[in-house]
Amino acid sequence: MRRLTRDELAGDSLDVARQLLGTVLRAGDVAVRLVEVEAYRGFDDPAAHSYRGRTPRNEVMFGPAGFLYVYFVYGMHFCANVVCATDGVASAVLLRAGEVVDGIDTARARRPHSRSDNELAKGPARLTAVLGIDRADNGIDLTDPAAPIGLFAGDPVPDEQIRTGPRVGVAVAMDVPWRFWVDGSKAVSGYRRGGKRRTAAAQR
DNA sequence: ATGAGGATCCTCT
DNA sequence: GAGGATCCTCATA
Repeated sequence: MRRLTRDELAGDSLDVARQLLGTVLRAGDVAVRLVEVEAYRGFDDPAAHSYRGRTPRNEVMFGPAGFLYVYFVYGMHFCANVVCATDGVASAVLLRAGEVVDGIDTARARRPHSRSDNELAKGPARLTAVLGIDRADNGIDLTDPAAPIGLFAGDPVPDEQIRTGPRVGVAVAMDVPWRFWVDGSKAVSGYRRGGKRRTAAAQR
């Protein structure tokens, strides 16, 4: 298997998101085929962590493409992104779900509550749990052959199998279809709208 | 120094 | 479908 190059991961997050479907993320003996991702783009996307400028947490998003951006949410979960824009413009793709294609025993051991193998990496925090990704992995260069985590080329997903829709769990910019998934995969997570900031119009 | 609010998951009903 | 777990991050003061 071949690692993706920085050139392949650099560009508009919408394009990179599509291209990431079908690729394989490996950490140690566990590998996951990505089937669901979301694009977050820099300064003009109110749902992106980078929207309000550079902070210690989102610093990796402002660096070069091909790096892993890991953040902590809800007091107990980690989510992983691939940085995809070049210096100065912060954009990233959230890795939302995948199918475990290697290291199934380790994956099951890390997700004891999973009722089926389809659920092992069905959701962004489940995906990081299966791969053993946490805060310590923030800022890893996925394109470095020596890096402990890598992103590898897989069988390309045909366009007609790619579906799009609004992003999960965000309460702003709900009109843009920046979530991409592989139609028919049982590892794709369900849609859920964001919980806060509901306007009076949206409630009725 | 403080407080509000999460790019979620799990366990009920 | 609702609620709790749990603590970091950032904005305000």
